[in-house]
Amino acid sequence: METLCTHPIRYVADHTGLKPYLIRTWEERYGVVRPHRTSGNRRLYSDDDIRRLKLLKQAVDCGHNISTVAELDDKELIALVKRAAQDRSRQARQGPSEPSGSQPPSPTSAWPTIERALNSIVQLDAPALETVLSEAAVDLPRQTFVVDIVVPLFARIGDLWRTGKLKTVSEHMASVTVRSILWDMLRTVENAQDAPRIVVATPAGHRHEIGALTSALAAAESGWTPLYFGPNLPSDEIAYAVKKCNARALSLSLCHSLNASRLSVELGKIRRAAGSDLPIFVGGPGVAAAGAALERIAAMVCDDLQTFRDRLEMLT
Amino acid sequence: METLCTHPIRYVADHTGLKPYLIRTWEERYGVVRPHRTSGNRRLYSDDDIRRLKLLKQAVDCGHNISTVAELDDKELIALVKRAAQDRSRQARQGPSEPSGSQPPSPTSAWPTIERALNSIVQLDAPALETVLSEAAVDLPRQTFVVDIVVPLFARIGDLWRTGKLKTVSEHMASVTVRSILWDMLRTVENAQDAPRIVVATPAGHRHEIGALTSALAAAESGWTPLYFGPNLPSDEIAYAVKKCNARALSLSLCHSLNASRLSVELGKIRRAAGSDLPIFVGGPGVAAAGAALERIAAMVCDDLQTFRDRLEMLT
DNA sequence: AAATATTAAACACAATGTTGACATATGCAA
DNA sequence: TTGCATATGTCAACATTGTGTTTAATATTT
Repeated sequence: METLCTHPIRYVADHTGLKPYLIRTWEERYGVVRPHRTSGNRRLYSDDDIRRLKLLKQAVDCGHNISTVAELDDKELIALVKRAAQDRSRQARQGPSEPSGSQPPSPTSAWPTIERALNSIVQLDAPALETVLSEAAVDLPRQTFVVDIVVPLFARIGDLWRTGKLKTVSEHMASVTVRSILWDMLRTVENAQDAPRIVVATPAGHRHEIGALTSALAAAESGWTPLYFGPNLPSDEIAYAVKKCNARALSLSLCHSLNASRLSVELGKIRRAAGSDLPIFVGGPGVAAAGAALERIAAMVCDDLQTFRDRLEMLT
Repeated sequence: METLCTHPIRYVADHTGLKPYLIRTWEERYGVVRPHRTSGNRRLYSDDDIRRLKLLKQAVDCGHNISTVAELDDKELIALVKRAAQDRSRQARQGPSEPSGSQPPSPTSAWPTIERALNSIVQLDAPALETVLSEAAVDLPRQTFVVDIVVPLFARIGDLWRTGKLKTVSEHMASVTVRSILWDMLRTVENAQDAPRIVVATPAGHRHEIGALTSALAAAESGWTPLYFGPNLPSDEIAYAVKKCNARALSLSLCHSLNASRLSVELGKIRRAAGSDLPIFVGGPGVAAAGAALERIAAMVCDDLQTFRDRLEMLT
């Protein structure tokens, strides 16, 4: 699709998280982009320019010098950023990874953001929550936002809710708000027309969507086209969707460990209906309780989004 | 239906949210439209003109310059706006959109749109569904879109699903897609800071959100601030939310008629916890089966969105 | 007669461009 | 170590342009 449209610098700033003067300076000093000009000498950026600036910002955030990355083309930038993300997640994995799962999350700068978010959630202040999260979202690469903010935030929410320290409404409010943010991010990932498709859903009985949405986002960033069908979907329907959409993989998100026997039955049905070839990925806090059933259907259990992405990319 | 009818500038202003002088200025400076004139030199706009001005306003609200966007044709504008609808960090600079007033019936018949939507749903083609619906959404005032398209569409979906003619995945896919469209519309309604608040949710056991979202949208258009807490919320949590958020009303959406006795208990609890003063609105296909319980808690049953809006506006 | 439109000019203010300077960090050389 | 050059982010000052709004005089509609 050709991009006939052009965007003013303010728009670009909003979308990249770069300050307008920085965009100009980068252009002048390093020639990172060469925007058109209006008759009145105003810069007009294309979608490609925006993409490129986003990538450059990510690369710089990863610790690279702007002067050196400025010369790379988009493909090289993508590779660079991806490598950095993997390194970092590996590092995080080796770090204080408690098996209990929901310890105080990463020691990164994400902590204050999560605290502020949690506060808005307790106060049932959805606009505030949205503000906090979208501020964080501009500053961070998508993947980092999800891994460092969204995942730990919902781990905390789950903990607090289970111990009665958080009302159900609060959890609902958080889910509704965050799912719309994730959904928007999902739609802005551009992938090729012929990208392989992956069905994303949660099995019957599992009603929490956030995990499924994060995996859809991860899949999209790994070059797949996610087909998101939401929560609480019976096995035969999942299998039907896989076939009907001609999907090459399936991702299931298990957010709790209730009803292991029913889940086991459901999973079995899915495997039988989908055939033995279909790669089935499973993730979420509920996997622990479903161990045996998962082995039986040869599901690929992913403890975090990065391993999910790694395996997805290996499939292609 | 042929619409040769032409509209005076006042009408166009009411329907686009643009001030009359701005419409003239845009025409003079950027040639955005070229309306006919009466014998007395007054401008007469066509429906196409109105649609174009609406699109332009949307594009401008998204952060584009009117001068650059004025040159795009309608197709490009739609593409631009659809992409930009995903943007978070927008600060609205326009005044509030037009109040209800007397909306003339839509020039487009909804029927073909619904058929096309249904077709996409059966095919599990989410992008197609989104295209169909967002095309319809730019043509129609928000309220008309909801009343003439969304509501009948989901009535059809419900029928087809109950009779086994539609898969559950299809229904899921439609819900996920439409809820994101409605959510986007919801966040673009501008209302005053001090607008009275109304809590919107569905009671425990009711998991369909679309009805609740449409009522949230209706409330927003009637000058209220809806606080949306999603589906399947226990009675005490609903009551808590009402108090915590200092809401002046409550809207419940009942999408099916299962478990009437449990519902009755839930409703009773809500009324007791919320106090006898709180106006409770109830709507949706499930109201029929809940008759007695609704009377007992003095709920205001709304058969359609318009009566809901009327009663809401009477409250202020 | 009252309400509304039209035109043209002017106004006000925000957004953007350009230039030059400054601050800080980093690395290299003396 | 000190000192200097380089890389990079930031800001201030000022000119220009873009765009929403107002005003005033006139005309049309109801």
